Amino acid sequence: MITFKLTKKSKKSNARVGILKTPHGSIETPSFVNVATQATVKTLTSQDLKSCGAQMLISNTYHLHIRPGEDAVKKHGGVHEFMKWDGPVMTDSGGFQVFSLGFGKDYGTGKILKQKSYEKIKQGAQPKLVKITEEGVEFRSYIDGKKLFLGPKESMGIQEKIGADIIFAFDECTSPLADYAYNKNALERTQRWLLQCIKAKKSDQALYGIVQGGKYKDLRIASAQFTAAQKVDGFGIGGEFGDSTGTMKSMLHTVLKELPENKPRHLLGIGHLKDIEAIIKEGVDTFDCITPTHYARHGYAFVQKGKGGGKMQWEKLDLNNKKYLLSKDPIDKKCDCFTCTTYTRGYLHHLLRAYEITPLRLLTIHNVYFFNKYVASLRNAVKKGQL
RNA sequence: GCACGGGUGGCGGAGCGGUCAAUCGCAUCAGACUGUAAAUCUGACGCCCUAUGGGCUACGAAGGUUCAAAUCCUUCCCCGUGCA
Repeated sequence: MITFKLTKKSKKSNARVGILKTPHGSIETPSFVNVATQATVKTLTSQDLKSCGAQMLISNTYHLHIRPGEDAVKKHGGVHEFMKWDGPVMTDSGGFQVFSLGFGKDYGTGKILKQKSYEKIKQGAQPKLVKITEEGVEFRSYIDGKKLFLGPKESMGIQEKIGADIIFAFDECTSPLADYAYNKNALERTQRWLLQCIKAKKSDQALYGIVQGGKYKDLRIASAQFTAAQKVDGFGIGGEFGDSTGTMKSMLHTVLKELPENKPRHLLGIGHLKDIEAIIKEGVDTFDCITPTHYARHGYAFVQKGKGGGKMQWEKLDLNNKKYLLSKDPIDKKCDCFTCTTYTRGYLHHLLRAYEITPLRLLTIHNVYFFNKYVASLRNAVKKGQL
């Protein structure tokens, strides 16, 4: 089980600082949660994660279910022992894969839609490779094409065996192309699934219910109120919130207002640098995002811009670019991560262009360090009453 | 010196009379990426313009054949291999 204690509430915003205590240690919130889908933050060891300031990880039910299987993870002593990470771990329920391997794949969109689209997904529509029913969702494994079924009971059973400290209820993350009727229908089903998750859960893991409702305010409020009324230990906020920091902020405001203050809130899969300050100011305690790791493997490094003081400015460096070849600077002069204190931009550029695998790890180390440090600095700002 | 083989855009390398500014790799540049299907995907890539179109210059060089040549012929210049 977990306990959550608020230690500071901002007077300037809805930001809050707290201690989230889990069977695998406590973390300070707000905190970035590092994405370890397949029981690893890609390219990093658990030891690396410690030195990159990671506090908590989030792993994935769907992916660990298809490989290696939850029974294997359990036989290894659970996810912590399996990956030799003794800190807190969450597992996502597989609800995101309902979208990413379903309509997300069919329409080639992420969960946040960048441009206007006139395509709409109507109530009753089904993705090509995923079948959504009242009982749950039938997938086809992308590994061997085998059918696999994930519903609330299955997700709970799998997450129990994986053994994370915090587990998420099985939900449907809807597509940004889904219309109101689709979202309403999906949300109601997600609510029924939550009740079944609560009923099915046998372990003493903490269970977070997930707020959905897409970009529709009334659905979001209904979802938040419903979820808040259940016996859950915390809240996930999933799906899309519109396509800009502004709309995201206002939707978060709407949702978080409805949630009890004393339970932790996790924002699922959001965390571009431009959004982080805003979501913390709205009162999000934890959030996860693939941005630092994913961009690192594409050769991008996030760096501090300007002299500091006041709001942190940042930019994204594309180290694939030939202009870095002769640079003897570190990625970020102000950064004291292993990569920045050891290697030059020129060397990293060379390794990337040579398609070596080492730079992917070195950039991941930097980006993960950078994100964790940035969030820590915002946390400190809240503590000091500056945010 | 003779005999073959070859010289194509930044590089490698297709094309071998029209649909070729020229397949495809690589390199370069740009864009995308938010609970990871992702060490990935998309686009541009001779020059110029009033740019889902138009003009110009191009396939070692110079001539020629043809309505039409990177593609055929002649000469020359380079490169590789073999024989002297």
